[in-house]
Amino acid sequence: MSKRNFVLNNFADIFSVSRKKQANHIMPYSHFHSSYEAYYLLEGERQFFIKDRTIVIKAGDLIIIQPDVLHKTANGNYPEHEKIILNFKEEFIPAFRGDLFKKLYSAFDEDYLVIHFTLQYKIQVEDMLQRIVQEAREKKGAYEIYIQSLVLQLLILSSRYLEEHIMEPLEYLNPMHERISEIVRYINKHYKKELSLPYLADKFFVSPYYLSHAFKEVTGFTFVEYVNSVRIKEAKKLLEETNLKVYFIAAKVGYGSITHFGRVFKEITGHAPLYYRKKK
DNA sequence: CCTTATAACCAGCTCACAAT
DNA sequence: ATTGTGAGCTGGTTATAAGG
Repeated sequence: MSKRNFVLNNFADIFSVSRKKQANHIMPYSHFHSSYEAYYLLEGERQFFIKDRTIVIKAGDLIIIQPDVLHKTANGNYPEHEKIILNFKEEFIPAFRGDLFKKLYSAFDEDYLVIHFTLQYKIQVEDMLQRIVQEAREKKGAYEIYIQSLVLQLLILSSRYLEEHIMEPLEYLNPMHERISEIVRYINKHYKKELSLPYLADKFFVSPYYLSHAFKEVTGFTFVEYVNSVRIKEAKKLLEETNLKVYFIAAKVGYGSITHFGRVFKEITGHAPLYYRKKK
């Protein structure tokens, strides 16, 4: 019997942590993934696009994002920043099984959470995060389980904080952000239909030129990038959860051409469509 | 802040066709 | 049935400028 047989054998697949200090950050191509993400900003200020809007996060803020929620850091005015990012899958947190955790802490039903900690909590949170980073680096005995427990503690602390503090509703940066959010929500709802820049511009009474520019400004995505991301995300889900034919799925999420669907799919996910079918 | 416009550039789209 | 490739066209992005 191995003395470490109690340890998760696929640890690297279900958990990762990184601490980065960067002047100019370009996110890798995948803007959604099947893991939870906890993003904590140690220093600086960032603009973050999540799901359908942009939020501004400052040092000391923690964002928790559910799996498969589209997100991206937009170009902020303050390039200097330092952050810690945790990624973990559902099976990493044993308490998630049977939705126990979600039932206890309804806040985690949201697609994402933005938490601005008070100083008292901030110290604890940063301490936990530092220890997670350290454990992941040193890999001492049973570090996997130690990290597991730290992450769980972090989540519990966050949910307690949310129970004690009423989060003020997020403000839009300016009217433009609000209008683009509206358009993004429209896309999220109607991505199955044919969508084009001129059509949306007309529908929302703005010029296509302006929409193109403003969309990029707010979301960090170009219009086409965004529509493709939403469509491919849904396609991936359908591939994993149904037995529908690939060409049928392509049409279902809004592509007229299977060829083109395949190309976009590979560009966004890194794999051809069938890859996700076989995984199951 | 919002809109319109022009123009160069480049990415997306489609199609035909090939490979597996 | 699915994926890949290349050519040619469509159409989005971006910079820039000017005006409401």
